[in-house]
Amino acid sequence: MIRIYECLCDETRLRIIQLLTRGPLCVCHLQSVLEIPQARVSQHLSYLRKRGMVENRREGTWMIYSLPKKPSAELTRHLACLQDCSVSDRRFRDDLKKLRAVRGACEKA
Amino acid sequence: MIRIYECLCDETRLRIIQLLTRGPLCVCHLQSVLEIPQARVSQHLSYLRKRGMVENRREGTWMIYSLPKKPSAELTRHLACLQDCSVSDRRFRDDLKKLRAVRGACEKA
DNA sequence: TACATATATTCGCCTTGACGAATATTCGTG
DNA sequence: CACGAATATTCGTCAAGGCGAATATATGTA
Repeated sequence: MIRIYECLCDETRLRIIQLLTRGPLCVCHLQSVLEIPQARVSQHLSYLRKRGMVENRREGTWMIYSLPKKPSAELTRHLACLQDCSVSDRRFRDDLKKLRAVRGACEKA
Repeated sequence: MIRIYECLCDETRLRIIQLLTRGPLCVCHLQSVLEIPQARVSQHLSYLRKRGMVENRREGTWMIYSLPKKPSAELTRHLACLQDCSVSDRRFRDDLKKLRAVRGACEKA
């Protein structure tokens, strides 16, 4: 359980997790939305992976990250809690808006 | 929200919060249950207070700590989540059992 | 193979926080 | 005021973690 809270106690990681709630994402999409250096995104993803908070699979040159396919009951519960609390959060809403834009640009290409 | 997770991402603090869920406690009761040095209990309580996770009032020579009287919606939500997840936790159950013992000994005196 | 794109890792610096030990403070009582 | 009980703070040390910069790795393509 502590590992879960460790993952959630940093703002960047919270934003990443929040974004992954909407579905799998590659690193470059995360980077576009968060607007932080690529290395830092990877560092945080590595941190999350080490704690079982995210899973990844390679797809060509992209690395796709997602929340666990089979999350523990605890994790499910906590993600639901996070979801409830973040709907009213300005930052998260902005990220999700940007995510839609990034995805839109992606489909055109 | 991050402040909440910061409070929860340490085992000792998790145990303290879990105990306070059952009602206000003085430092020496916490110390008895947790079986850690008094200074460490105070240090963690100070950490929690700084983040608004606990409140305290003096009662004679005792300092009584409790969860906030008027918790935010977020905090309420997270405490409920923690509660749900901790019922199945061995450590927490043991702490609560010890708490009852400590309180029993207290009433006799 | 050479190169570009996407991603990961390493390094050095700095801050935070956990801990034990020691010390300080606060309050009640004599 | 002196003293003891309860609690808080300070200090030194150490490890974890966040960050930027640089570098390394992997994949697809010409």
